[in-house]
Amino acid sequence: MAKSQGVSLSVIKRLPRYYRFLAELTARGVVRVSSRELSQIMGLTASQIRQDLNCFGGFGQQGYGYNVEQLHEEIGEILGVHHGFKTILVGAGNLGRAIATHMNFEGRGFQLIGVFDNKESMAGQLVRGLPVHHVDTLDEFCRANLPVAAVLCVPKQVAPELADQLVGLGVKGFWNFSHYDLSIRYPDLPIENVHLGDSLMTFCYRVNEYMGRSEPAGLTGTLL
Amino acid sequence: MAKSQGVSLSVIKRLPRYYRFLAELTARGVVRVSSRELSQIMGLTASQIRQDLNCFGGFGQQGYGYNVEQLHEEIGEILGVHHGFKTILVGAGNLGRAIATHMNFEGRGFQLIGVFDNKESMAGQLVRGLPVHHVDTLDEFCRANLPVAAVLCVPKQVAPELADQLVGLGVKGFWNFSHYDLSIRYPDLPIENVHLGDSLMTFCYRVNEYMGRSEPAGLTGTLL
DNA sequence: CCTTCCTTGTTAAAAACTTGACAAGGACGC
DNA sequence: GCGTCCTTGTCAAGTTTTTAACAAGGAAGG
Repeated sequence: MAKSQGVSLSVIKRLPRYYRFLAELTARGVVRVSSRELSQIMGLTASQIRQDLNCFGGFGQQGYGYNVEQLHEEIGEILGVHHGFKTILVGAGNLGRAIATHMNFEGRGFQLIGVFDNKESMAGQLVRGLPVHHVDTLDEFCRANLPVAAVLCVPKQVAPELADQLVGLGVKGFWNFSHYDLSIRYPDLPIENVHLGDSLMTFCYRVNEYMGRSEPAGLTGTLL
Repeated sequence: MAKSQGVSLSVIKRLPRYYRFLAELTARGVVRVSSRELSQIMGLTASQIRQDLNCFGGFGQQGYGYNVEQLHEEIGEILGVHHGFKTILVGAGNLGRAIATHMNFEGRGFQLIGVFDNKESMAGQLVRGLPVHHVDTLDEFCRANLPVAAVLCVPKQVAPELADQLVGLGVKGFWNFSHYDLSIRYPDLPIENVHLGDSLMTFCYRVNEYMGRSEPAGLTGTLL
């Protein structure tokens, strides 16, 4: 059943969303769900759901549908939420601290073991119970603790050589919030870019498009 | 020129990235660039670049390529970076504050005019020079200032009714960081979801795959 | 002015992704 | 046990997106 090799990225990117909705259904005590029901809840086609799930094996039963809790577990397994990959975060500015504090690493396959910054003033501050280390101690720390992944919340200029350093220290992948496009330097490593600025600009385009379509037609006089 | 009608979302999502690279080239004083050169820098095919740009009109010249600065301007225009859409941010927790502080709204088509939170203790604190208002004053504020878009950094449970309220107040689009899937409730509004948790899980899958440990859906333990 | 080189815009082919259709088979009520 | 209903897994068709190919036309240099 594990045909997990060669599953397209489009499918992979939908898995976390399935995982979320199934968690919610589980929490609501729903025991079974059909692809049709799920499609209505999630705003997809039933066909797509069946096809997606079938990439990893037949989790459903004809005439019944899918067992919600079991499917949730299966997808968690596929995503690897139990792995607890050791991870460090570099860059404890606003964004870095927010992510360290806010993000549930444990429930998503990671374990945050260290936070680093290049500002002396940061050193020793606690972020999510972890002391912020100076970036000069990175080598030492990594040799001792062997992190697998790194979260980059650093300025663009710093990113490339920092990434080089980390790759040299055995880091295998980056969750990259910096504005530097790491994937070009490391085409083969798993790199997940989060370009919030790009997202905002795409949003701008779409708002603009939407306003252009609706503004001439109907004025928003209903506000008051 | 502006055949901007019916340009696919895939293309739109690549535009901010072009914009970034062109800004960098401009800053470096590069005057002209060919699709082939750009393709090497960005890790795309030259064909795709030409096809993408051509959705909006012919900005290039045969035998020459594209004028970097002009192309940068054009793409900025297409994205609408000058619009300065009035925007509010709701939810001044860690993430909300980080975004308010960190994000260059002005350079990306928006203007942050208000920050809101439901905690009394937050009220009055300054975020990016803006005082945090209590969410009870949202109606009043929106009627007076007519924001076009809203950034949602609130918990899942709060999102749906907050969105309803804001749509009622004339908000036309959401930059949504909450874990609630707004797009199902408002299929027609421009909504840009940023699901950091989903991104992290996708990253987990890929790290896992890269490490070669991917033997997931093998066991089918019945969990009931 | 002419020749050679280069690059675009565009068209066609290929690949990837999504949707529709349906046979096979279990669930459920009687 | 039997028949009907329902739902999956899968195949095929349809659609979108990406890549390749090339004619037309400007640039550069003599």
